[in-house]
Amino acid sequence: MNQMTKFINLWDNKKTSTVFLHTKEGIKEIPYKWYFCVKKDDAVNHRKLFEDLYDRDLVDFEDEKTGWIKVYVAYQKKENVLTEIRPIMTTYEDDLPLWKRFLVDEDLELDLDQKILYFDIETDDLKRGIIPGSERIVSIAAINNENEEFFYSDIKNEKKILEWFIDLQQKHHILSGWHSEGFDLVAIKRRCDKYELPFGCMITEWSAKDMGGLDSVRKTGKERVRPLTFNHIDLMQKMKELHYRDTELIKKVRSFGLEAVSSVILGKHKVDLKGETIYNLARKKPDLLKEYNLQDVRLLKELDDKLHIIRQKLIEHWVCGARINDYTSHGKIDPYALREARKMGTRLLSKPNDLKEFVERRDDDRGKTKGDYAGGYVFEPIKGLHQNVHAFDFQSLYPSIIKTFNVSLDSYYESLGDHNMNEMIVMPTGALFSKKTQGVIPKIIQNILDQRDQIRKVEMMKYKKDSEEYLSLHYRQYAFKVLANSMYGIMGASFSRYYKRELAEGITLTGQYLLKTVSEFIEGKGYTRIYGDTDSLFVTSKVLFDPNALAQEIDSFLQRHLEEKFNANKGHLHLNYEASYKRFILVAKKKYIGETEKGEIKIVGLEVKKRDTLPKAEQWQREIIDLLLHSKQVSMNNFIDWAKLKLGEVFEGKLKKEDLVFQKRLSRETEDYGGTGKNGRKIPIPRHARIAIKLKEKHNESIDKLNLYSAGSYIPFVIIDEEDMENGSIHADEFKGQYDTYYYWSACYDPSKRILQAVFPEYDWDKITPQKPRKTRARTTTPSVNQQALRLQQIHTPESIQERGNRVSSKSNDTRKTVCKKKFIIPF
DNA sequence: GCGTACCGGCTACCA
DNA sequence: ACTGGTAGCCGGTACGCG
Repeated sequence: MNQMTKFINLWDNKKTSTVFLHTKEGIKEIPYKWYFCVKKDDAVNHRKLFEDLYDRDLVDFEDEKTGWIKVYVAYQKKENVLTEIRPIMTTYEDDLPLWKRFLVDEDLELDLDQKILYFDIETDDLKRGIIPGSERIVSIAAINNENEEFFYSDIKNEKKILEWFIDLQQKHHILSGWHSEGFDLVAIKRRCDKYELPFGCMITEWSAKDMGGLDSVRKTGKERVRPLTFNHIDLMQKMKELHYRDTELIKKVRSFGLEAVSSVILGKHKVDLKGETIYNLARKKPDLLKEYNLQDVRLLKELDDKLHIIRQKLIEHWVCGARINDYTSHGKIDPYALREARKMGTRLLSKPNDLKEFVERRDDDRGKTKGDYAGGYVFEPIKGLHQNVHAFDFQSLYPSIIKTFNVSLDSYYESLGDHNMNEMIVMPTGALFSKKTQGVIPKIIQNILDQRDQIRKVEMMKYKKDSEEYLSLHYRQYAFKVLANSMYGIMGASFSRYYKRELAEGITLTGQYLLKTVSEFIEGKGYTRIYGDTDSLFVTSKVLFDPNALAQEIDSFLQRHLEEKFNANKGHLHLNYEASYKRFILVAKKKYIGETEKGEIKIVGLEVKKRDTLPKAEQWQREIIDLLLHSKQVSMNNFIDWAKLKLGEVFEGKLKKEDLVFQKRLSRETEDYGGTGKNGRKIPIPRHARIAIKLKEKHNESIDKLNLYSAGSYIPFVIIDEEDMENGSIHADEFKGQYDTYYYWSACYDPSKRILQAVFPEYDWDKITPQKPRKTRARTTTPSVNQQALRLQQIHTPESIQERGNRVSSKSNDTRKTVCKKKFIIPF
């Protein structure tokens, strides 16, 4: 076995064509020859072109003997050469920067044992708003993974602080801070620039959404740092990424500020400055500043010790063979796949160089357009309360489809040509893949899953569940799982070298086909499918049955079907029996509740799971769910009584401030709201943004308050008159006790109402809501009474209920159809 | 003049 | 720079009725 070189980091110098390799032995500068690849056949067919380039001293060649030619080019001249070759033949891996070429070709593995320095800076805070780098850094605190603490402060000589910090950084391998990518490092870099101190990073703009997190805050326009010669991990960023699905946690922390997170996770707090500014602290209370600054980094380290954020990240990058600083999904998969392909003796396509379309789409107003091709299929749910529901799901659906149908660019045939149908696997979309030669992507996925199985079934068995080794192995297998699942994603990403619409959509539509086919099979056996989404099916029956036996039956049907109908590879696609539910309530697509036989309650998609739900609405919804799941007899009249009781609560003014406060987040800076939409229409400004705009103007002079109204902050507000757009909603701090009863009634009741409507469709649950009195005198009198009478009359006839139901569903179907884009037609 | 249907933006979820 | 599908809220606008 070759001894792999353990690396800390690497980067390159394009001018000198050298790679800087940072290992425990230091930083070595290594000259490296850059190349791209072409197919040997293509090269032979255009011998003249290459001879010409060779004569002009631009290129050199190496025959890899595997059907590929390496074309060596001086890195600086690559564009000249490529513009001549690209129009004539397909080039492979021509987009790799030098360091990446090196990383993929040499035997390198990430060093897992790296010295970590948790750090935090404090800056003057005299001016309003926080613009990183605009004010003096007064102190920096740090702690390393061996618990050594460091602190340096100097209000007269900022340069000294920076020099001290750079020296400290060089004694460690990883810098880690809280929101340091968007703040601390930006500030340090700016201040270093001011004193012409070298700090190995550059400042760029956020180009995409702030991944994970309290979902996507677009940070376009804001700056961040791209570290180059040192490793950096933004703990906040990574924490968001790892926990963004944990709505319980997010609801608890509300914001990802260090104070909020450490108080929830550690039960510890930042030092309370009681309104004192850093400016004053630095000058008058240096001891308190030191304590404050150090406490932050202690919290950082404790958070990481508890959550293993950096450890998990190191393992993830080690598995991918990627640099620490390349943290995007694509940035991690790409080196892994390139390396695997090289080991298999093949090469991957270059990134599409015509990105015009993509760039246009990205720059098109605020976001990218979604829905370039069809995705998963969602069955129309049979709404209501069901008993004995069994859930089945496909095991890793998309990776399994890739293996089953051999989905890969190098095994894909645009047409049959002179091949025999027996040599082909046919997708339900009609796409053809080689039956004989396994493509690179399925091979890679197979390797990934084999390694994951090896870890889970062999390695992990050797250790106790609470041991360090076990945990590390767990992170390793998880990294493999994520890798396997991301392969489909990059095949659908138009900027990537793996992109092919036909393949990405082939995978999703095959998923649709399989889900529908299995559903039909189950229904053919007399069972009822009540719902299904992408890879899952929920099944019930009037008679008791053994779900395991059914799963077996389905599986053998599936294998036969795949082989006979598509000539596909057997044994990869399996439908698993997942769980059974005593009671199961289907409210809408992607919204359901189930109670398993063990008494575990699973709530999916409902308002109780959403962080923008009013606490009162959540409380009511929980009450309803509990009653529906646990009442011995579920009687409609009880729920009507329940609703009437709640009605009183709201209209008698019993709601308290905490029941009324909405928390909505500013998704962008206040100035950026409004404007004109695609169709030349004005984009309405949401209520919470209107409040923020107003208050921002009002508090123009107050420093600390302004930060409350910048992108990402939550605005707490109460609605006192829904119809008054200008003054109808107020900041929670200005709440005096008055609220819009009608508005809050529906805000609290509607989420529960929708469940009740699903379970008892025969009753008109809107009837409970009183008619809202009209504002002007003319409107309050006779017409409203007449209307209400008319309304009640209409509602009570069974036909009208039927009609309303139909209208609603047909309407939503219509919208769905218009929303749906062009699809491949599946021939079945 | 008023009420409603419809549409697009937006957020937050599910897979 | 991983994907699409969906509910539900909101405000603006077009349109049809009286």
